[in-house]
Amino acid sequence: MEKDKRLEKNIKPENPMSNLTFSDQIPIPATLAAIPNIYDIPIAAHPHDHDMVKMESFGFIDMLTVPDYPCPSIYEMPQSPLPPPPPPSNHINNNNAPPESSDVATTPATPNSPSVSTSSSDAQNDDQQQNKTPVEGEQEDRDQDKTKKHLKPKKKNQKRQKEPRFAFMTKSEVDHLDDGYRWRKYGQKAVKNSPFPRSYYRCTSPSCGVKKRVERSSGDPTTVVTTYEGTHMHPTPLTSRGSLGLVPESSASFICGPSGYHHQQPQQFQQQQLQLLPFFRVPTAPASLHFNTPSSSFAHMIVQESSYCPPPPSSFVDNGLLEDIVPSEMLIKEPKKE
DNA sequence: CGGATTTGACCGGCGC
DNA sequence: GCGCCGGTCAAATCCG
Repeated sequence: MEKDKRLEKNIKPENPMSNLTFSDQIPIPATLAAIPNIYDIPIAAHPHDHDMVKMESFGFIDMLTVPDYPCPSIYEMPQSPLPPPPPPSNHINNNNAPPESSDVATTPATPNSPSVSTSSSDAQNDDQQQNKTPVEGEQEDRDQDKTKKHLKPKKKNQKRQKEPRFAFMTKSEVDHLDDGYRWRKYGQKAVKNSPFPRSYYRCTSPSCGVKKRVERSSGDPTTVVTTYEGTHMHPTPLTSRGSLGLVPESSASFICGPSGYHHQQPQQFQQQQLQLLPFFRVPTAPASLHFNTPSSSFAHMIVQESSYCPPPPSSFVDNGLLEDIVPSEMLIKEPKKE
């Protein structure tokens, strides 16, 4: 019965788009630079996700790429209690938002936010609680109710506090994008109104409760929606050397997300047939930037509005400038047209 | 053999 | 109260 349906969820949606190419899906105007908001990914792409449905009101970084590249976009979840956006030096001035994004910029914040928790501190508390559970909590739980299959110590009368969430959309044939952290899949569910299942991952780092959900957009099968929940409080396991330099021969990626800046090894991209291009917080918006990459000529990046980015891992000096993470030679700044 | 994934079951929130 | 649905658990299974 229902189980039959459940079985369907395990059909992996990897092939549906095998014969699709990026350029097939979204024609890229010749003059990217002149168009500040090309990839206005419809909110309706995520009808099943309450959080994402309200995406219209938050800032996002939308990166455009040449047809060879995927198009990653990052969205700040509207409810995300975003830790007070580090007002640092580089806080973006919304006044600079282009007219095209006015709807985005002016939409009032959702009033739901009060129910939200709050900030990274809460997130951390949550994390800590979760951190405790794997070892101690679970033990106790099992002791308490071994008869039942499982019973989480869910706090009653206490809504589960939502952690800061970030979602970004990526054009990719691969569902699970490697972001430098190690994830363990702990569930997969069919999503209503979507032929594609949603996968649930948890960071495998011992004291990290960060989770992420990965699903394909039902509207656009070529788009993978990755939603991060929580904040990594540890360095990426894959950055043993702590090197932040970009690999010249191919593109390493930096992702500005809930977990800060990440970078990953080029090989991983090749495996994934995906090349995420660097995107970051940029001190002023909007800005148009070109990146020189060896395998392709450039990618186009547009920052429409500020997007919260937690402080990068330790060894990182961030002045909020692109140059902080990208060798200056990789950047070709384009003169603003406005 | 250990870690990762799969998958059916369970739980809680929410709308009706 | 009931059913739907998202999220999670954990045993079974897979895989390197």
